[in-house]
Amino acid sequence: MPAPDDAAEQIAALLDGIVRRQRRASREGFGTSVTHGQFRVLRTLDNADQPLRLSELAARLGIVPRSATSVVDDLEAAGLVERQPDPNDRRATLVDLTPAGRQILTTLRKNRREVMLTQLSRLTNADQQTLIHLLQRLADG
Amino acid sequence: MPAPDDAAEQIAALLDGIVRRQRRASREGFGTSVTHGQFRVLRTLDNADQPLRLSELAARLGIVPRSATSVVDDLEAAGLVERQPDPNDRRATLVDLTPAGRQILTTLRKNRREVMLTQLSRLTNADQQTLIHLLQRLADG
DNA sequence: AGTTATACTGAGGTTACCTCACTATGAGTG
DNA sequence: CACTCATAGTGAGGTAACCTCAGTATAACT
Repeated sequence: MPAPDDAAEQIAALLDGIVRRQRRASREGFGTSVTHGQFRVLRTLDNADQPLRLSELAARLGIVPRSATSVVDDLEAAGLVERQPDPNDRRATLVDLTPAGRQILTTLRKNRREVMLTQLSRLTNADQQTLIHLLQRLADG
Repeated sequence: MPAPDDAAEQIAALLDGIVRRQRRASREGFGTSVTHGQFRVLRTLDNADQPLRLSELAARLGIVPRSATSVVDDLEAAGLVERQPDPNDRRATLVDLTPAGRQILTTLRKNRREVMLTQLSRLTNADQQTLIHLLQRLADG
């Protein structure tokens, strides 16, 4: 018979709270007006080191292609990414970072890091590594 | 000079991904049609062991009172919580679980636990405790 | 040549929040 | 006691980050 608030629920609640606070902090904390969803796209494109198809981008983000379309629309309007036709498949669109996108990403990463710093400073480097390790095992689902 | 994807960013991304997947899983996984936000209210009320003012409820959830109003509206319409006037302050409203609310919360907790189980089973009990400990330190901000 | 699958997008919906402005009530002050 | 000021909740309206469903264009297979 499980307690009303057992390990699973505790972990879930903690994760939830931390993520909630982080989002709020990085929204208020500094405003390049790039949203969290947009940041995720920029980061994914940067990590890919090459233009990605919209559908591939969506897959990496864990969202449906239609949702990626909208985020890319906004980023393109802001001049942070570019759409190009895929030369190998005329149905497909390749999405790539613009120099402006790359630049803003650097700023965003710095801000994000600063936002986390207060929280993270409570943990030693070793603890941070442990946490990463544990979270990775959780995430590998 | 920090790496493009250092500890802070790694942790942020991991947390984000885990929470995202959990939400999706518990949305699709089983449908009592109670949303995540509603679940948070039910859980908070249950943990309080007494009726809470709407503003107090909002404070515990980390949202503004106006947002709590809406969630409570929906829960009340579903018969899972009840509003009662505060006898000590005619401005205030007390929110309490109904028996139906209490019952559904039990089900929800079970589902949620099951959703987490696959992920969580990758960690030993000791690891789970470590994780809780680390997350708590992160959360105490 | 015809069916079937894939890539993207228009239209429209949901959840979980937010702010701003308003009403009702309580609390403190001269 | 009348006045000001703070607090409790809510109506109206908005945003971000998703979703589904249907449609068009292109590719791939038979």
